[in-house]
Amino acid sequence: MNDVRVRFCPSPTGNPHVGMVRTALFNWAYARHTGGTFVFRIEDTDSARDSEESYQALVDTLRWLHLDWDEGPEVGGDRGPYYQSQRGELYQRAVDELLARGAAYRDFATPEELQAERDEAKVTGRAFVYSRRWAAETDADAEKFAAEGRAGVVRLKMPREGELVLNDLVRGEVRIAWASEQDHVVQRADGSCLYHLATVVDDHAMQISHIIRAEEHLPNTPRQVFIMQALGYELPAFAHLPYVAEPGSKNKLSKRKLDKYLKNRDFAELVKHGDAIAERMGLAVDADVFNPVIVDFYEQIGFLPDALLNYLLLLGWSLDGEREEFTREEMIELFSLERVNRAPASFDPQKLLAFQDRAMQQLPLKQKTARCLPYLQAAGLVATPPPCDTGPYLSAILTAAGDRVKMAGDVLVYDDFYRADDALVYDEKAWDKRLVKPPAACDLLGRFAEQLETVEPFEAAGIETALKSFVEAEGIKIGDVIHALRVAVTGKAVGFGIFETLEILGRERSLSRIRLALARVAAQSPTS
RNA sequence: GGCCCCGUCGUCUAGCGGUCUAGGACUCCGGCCUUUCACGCCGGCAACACGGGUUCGAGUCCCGUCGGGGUCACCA
Repeated sequence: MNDVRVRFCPSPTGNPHVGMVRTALFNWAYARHTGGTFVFRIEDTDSARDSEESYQALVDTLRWLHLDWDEGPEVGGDRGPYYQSQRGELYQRAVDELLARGAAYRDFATPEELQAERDEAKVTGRAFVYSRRWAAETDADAEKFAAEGRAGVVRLKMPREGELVLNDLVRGEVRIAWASEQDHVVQRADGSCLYHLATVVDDHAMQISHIIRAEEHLPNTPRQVFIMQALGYELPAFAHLPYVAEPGSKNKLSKRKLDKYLKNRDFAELVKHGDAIAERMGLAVDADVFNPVIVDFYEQIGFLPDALLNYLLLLGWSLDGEREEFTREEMIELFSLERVNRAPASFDPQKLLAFQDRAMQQLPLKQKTARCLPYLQAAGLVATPPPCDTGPYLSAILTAAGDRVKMAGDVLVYDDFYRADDALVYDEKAWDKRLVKPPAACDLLGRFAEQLETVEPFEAAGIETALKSFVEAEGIKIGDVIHALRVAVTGKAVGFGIFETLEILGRERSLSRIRLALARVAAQSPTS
């Protein structure tokens, strides 16, 4: 390991968002690429908003994606604790130091008084600059204010002239006037400290060398640099990533705008697909989590983590504009901050799906089987633990289904292979179209079933040969019996190859299903 | 509104002054394959925001305009 140390430091206030994960990915890739250290830190400085569930969701998401961290919660490290809620003493010392050096002051303004100043600035059309009217210059002032029943906070005493020149690793030189910054609060009246202070103190204590974060943080970089300088810290390098935008627009992607995104056709289709899988599993859909903006959504419907990562990697980074597929190892080998784009990138559900599709096609059968099995179990189609012939049977289905199974949850559309013959669910439209309406359908089906009795071995190739000679002898088209056969045997209008379907089902079940279907049609139509 | 960032096909992007009649990918539209569906294959549509400079030459450099966005908390 060298001295490159980067960090991913979310606050546990909700379910991890794809943009957040993209930031984690870039940090992780940079750390692994440089042989540096990837630190995971929990910024839980706001007890009113932080939650244990959110923390757990963060850990679960990172684990699912295999974005492993070298230091942080659950793994420890030399510079812990990695929860800001446990680092209060460090922050207190920093606040004292800031105060002692005149870089911060105690302030006793009430929220109402502050708001009044803001309103006034707004009315007069000027930028708001706090008057520092309730700033306590001395201890005596502080006592006086306190005696009035005012609560004191600590504010940064920001410079009001000059500018900060920042050399951002992705955006180049950025200049921001110090005066455009406010006297931000760094410590609340109850002694707890705020993010800006905490993050700076921790980055220093944890010897972070590169701050790689989303560009939303660019505007508040000056106040952080101010703190670093006031405390005599060496400045880390900054790299502000473009944010991830909504599908088809440049607005920042938000998990709270699901209703709006649903108007986007591609987005709506993804959700619909997910809902269908959830329904087959009997999963109660929680709109907060079952949302394509939330990473957990992909885990639930059976995405491959590497496919999501590969897609996210290309949202703001490119190698050469030609190559788009990268394994985890290749991401590490090829990632660089120099190739990070400056403009925000819109999240495109279709393209994500294309990556998932491709990754699934390349997944070895054994792994594909292992990923799909839990879905069948969740849907109650396969027992837990699974019977011993489950693996080969599922693998046969998956082989026949080929690339039709685009995500693990898709395996549930082949539920008919797991149902008892007399418990098949028929697609009524297909039933009428292929079995009831064509006058000869049942007759043909019945007579082909007789042929099926003697096909030996009962395998796809032989069944196909039998059908072809049957069709030739009858002088009909192959479609005249295939469609009826499919509906009779699977209950569905669509599916993978019918010959493979019959082979997997086996002779007994195939014949049984055909007989059941024939009987059902007969029972349906009054004998003429 | 202040401050800041950004601006190549619908979307993700390549392009670091000439090889750009602008390349790749996803989507979309045709066609082929075919027992349905999916895959696959072939082909097609489609972009340098605008205006000034600089230069022999600008998508590429500079300025301006316009447009889009981020951020302005005792959230992170």
